[in-house]
Amino acid sequence: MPRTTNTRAAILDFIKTFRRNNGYSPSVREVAQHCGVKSPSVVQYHLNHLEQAGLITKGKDRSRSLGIVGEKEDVASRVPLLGVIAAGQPIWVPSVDRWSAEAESMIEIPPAIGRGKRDLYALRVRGNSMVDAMIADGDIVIMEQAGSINNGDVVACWLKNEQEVTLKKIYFENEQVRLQPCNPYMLPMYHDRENISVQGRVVGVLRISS
Amino acid sequence: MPRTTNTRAAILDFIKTFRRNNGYSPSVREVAQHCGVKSPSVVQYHLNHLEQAGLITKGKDRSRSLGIVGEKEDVASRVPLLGVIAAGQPIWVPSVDRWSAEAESMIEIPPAIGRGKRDLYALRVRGNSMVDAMIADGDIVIMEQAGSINNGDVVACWLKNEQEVTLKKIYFENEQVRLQPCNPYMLPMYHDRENISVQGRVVGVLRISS
DNA sequence: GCCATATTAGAACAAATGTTCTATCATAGG
DNA sequence: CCTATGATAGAACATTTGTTCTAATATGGC
Repeated sequence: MPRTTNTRAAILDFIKTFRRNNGYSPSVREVAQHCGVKSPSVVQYHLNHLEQAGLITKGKDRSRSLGIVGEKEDVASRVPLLGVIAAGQPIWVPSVDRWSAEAESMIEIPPAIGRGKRDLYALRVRGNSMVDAMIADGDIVIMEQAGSINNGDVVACWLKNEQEVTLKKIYFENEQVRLQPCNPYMLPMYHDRENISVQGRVVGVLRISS
Repeated sequence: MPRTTNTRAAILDFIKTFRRNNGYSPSVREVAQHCGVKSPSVVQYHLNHLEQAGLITKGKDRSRSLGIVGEKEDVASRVPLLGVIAAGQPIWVPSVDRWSAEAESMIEIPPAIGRGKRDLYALRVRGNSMVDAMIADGDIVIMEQAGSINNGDVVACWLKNEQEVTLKKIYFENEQVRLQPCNPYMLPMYHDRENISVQGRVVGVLRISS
């Protein structure tokens, strides 16, 4: 029967993937296990050939020292973590240029969140005032600077009368605005247009449990 | 006599340099040798502190698995999106090797979520059965394969009698287990130990709003 | 069929390696 | 002075890991 897949290519591919996922290289036995090979000697056999072919590098007697020749790093999306969002106070966004912010305040986000977006920033949520938006204490919300707002967008808006900021789905209806919690078991609220000030659009939420 | 240089900083610096020069990380003993330290335990001592300070990552029992946080490689942490988690059915994790998963099913996560973790995978949440865990329909939960579970961990557990899977904080109390919703306004539930089967530990949640 | 070559298995070994434990020393604070 | 804390050493242990050797199994050309 024909060889289902070329083992040697599979090994090379696995090393690349593993390195990208973990930041370091797999061991010989890990390669064997994940490439459907039963013996480390087989991997060694292929590694020697791959090295001779100039496709990988290998440190003698050194564990996890496999290297991919010509490996390049890809950049991830990074946004500045600008401040805190909490009930009872408007979102505070410093006037300094957010794109020259310190590296310490940058956080990396899944590219899927920022894809096609511009002028993103992140805010850390403090308190449980946004549980009805399914946002927990400590969550990080990724915001897009308020441009055009469409019905159904999740936005952060400042309620002037209530003196609080809230995150809800927004729907413009006649003279009023319907703010619909993301939690489907909760009821919407209605406000006059003059009472709300949209601060930004929520494009994503991150929660780091532990 | 005054300490010539801060050993801990020297260790961090050496790891960075070594990785840049070699493409992989040094071993504990190599660090010791190049940083003027006589014992691997001293390096271990400082590595633990560096990890706790969030400056490096470290795979447990894995040689040369040191990583520098914020370094380009470990910027793009990727985990396989393995399936769907929904009420009324156990988490389905395909038997195929998750590290040889197709590229299409890989998603990138903020490195902060995966820092120091191993064997992560992602599941997409279907339905509103986990609103009490502050997890919405369409969210992506990042799971760690169930190893040791500690009190307070957010876990996915399968309730045998109820025939449903739920995401809650878990506390082992006497003969019972307390499952505490992440939503602080909801009440805990108590179950017999035999009724629950921990499927994994939640290490993060992603929500991509639009 | 026969043979050269490529590939795979399995075992076994030696070295490398992460980790833990105990002990020692220095320093700062009360 | 005494104590708590941080830092270092050394030893010992259990795994992990790279490597080598031999044998078995395909595969393709003749």
